[in-house]
Amino acid sequence: MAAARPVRVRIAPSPTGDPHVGTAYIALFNYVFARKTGGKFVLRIEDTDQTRARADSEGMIFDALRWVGLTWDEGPDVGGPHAPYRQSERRQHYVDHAKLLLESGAAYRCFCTEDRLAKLRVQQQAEKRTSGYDRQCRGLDPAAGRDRAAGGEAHVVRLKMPLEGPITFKDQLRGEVVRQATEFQDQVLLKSDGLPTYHLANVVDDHLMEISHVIRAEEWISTTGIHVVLYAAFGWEPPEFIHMPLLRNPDKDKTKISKRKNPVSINYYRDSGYLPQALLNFLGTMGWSFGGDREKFTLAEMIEAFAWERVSLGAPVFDLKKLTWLNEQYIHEMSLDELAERFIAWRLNKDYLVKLLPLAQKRIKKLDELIPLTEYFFSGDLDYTPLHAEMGVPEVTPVDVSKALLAFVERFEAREGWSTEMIEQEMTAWTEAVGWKVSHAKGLIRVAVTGRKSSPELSAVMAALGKEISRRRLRKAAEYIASGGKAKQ
RNA sequence: GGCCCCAUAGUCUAGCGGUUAGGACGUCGCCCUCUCACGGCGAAAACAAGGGUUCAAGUCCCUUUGGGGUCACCA
Repeated sequence: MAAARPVRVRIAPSPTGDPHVGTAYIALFNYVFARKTGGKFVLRIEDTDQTRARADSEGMIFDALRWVGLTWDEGPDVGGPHAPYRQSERRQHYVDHAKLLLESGAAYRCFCTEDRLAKLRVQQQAEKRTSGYDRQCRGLDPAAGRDRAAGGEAHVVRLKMPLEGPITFKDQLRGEVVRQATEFQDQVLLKSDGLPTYHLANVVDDHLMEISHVIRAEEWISTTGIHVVLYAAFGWEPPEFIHMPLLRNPDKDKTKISKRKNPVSINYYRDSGYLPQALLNFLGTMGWSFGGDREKFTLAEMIEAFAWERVSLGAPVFDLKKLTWLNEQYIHEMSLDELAERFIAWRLNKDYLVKLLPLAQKRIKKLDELIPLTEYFFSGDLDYTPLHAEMGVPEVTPVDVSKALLAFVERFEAREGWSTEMIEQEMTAWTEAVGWKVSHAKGLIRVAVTGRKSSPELSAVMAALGKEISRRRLRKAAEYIASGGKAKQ
């Protein structure tokens, strides 16, 4: 390890969907470490996968991170000495660096088609051999490769991993991690579309942006070997590696936290009434402890008390109950004025009312009728018990009803945005797909989303309610139905 | 399955060789009280197992078991 460099850390989210709590979690530790050490906290957008990138995602990530209060010193929207901070705008860096590796012989061009790779995989699986690229192009004459590439032949650039020997790196929290070179593939560095893979972009950017400590989730530990080989190939000094434990799903399923099973979007927490300071505090107790018996602390206090020694490595379960309790503590101690401001920022504001009013205006005779009529617009999870009788479809088993509801939710996973039109489209398609009477199909969704037998036009209600709340209620209803009415509310 | 990481109550954790194994969420009980909350008090609940090392092991080592991660032209 070299002499201490100025601390520079980064959070590098991929704009592929909703802002993830895992992003906030890792951002928190990066942020706290930067503040603790007087270093810089950088936000970098890793949008090198054009097939998965979603246009609305980046802005949501900015908003969500700002909402919890983790602000960055350098980033795509605020600029900085190492701009641009969006990988799609740094393409030339990756191409240049890939070329460097090609020239030094640390990488090679691979002309294997996806087709051949797929067949190879099938064959390897059949023979129960370890899978992976067979390095067919590794032995190709570099000059010939250059010519073929110049001739326009599609190819990728692969890293020449060592063939044998140990590959080790030091994780600040775990010590030396040792793996064998034979366990690695010749990882693709530059894709055939000319964009880099995570490994190349990450290493190049971290170096160019002078990142001193890579603080990321544990899922990256198994690919860090590739990164250290890359650093060595470039002749660069690698940063310190610190892998934080992974947040996990509650209940029997203890896999890493995922949106199919739990609300994972920061927007969900915001929309369902959690306070940013409570969420941040809660995240701070995941894998880290303040010391003593302290569990409630502010960001500033966490920075003050922060030390890596206080990180525990067991992957924590993200349990809403404790988050809710913390949130309660913050609400109770808040000044009335502050609390009022919170409510206003949350839903008691003109923006939100303007969304509801079109749905309510023609249904009320006096102002006093609004709140009772639109009560479900100000709720989080609903209680389905009184509606039990309404939550079935004739001739269909509860399990199938539940599955159908889940299938409806799934329709939105791949789609960008959230609008009345889009919801209407999916609902129509779904209604046809399930083949139930429209009144049954939509009735089911109505009860799930509003907790009532009657409501304004569903797609408009869902649009106003927001994606996260709508999604969660549909899932909860599915859960309720599948459990035969016994699911805890 | 190979490899890697991890292991104190249902959950989050304290513990860094000698503790009646501490705190918190949740659960249950009692008290407060016009109700409901809040609050207060209390209870049940953990060192995964087996071997070592040591005068002494939740703490150090090994094995087993369990959980997780990862094995892409995704990050």
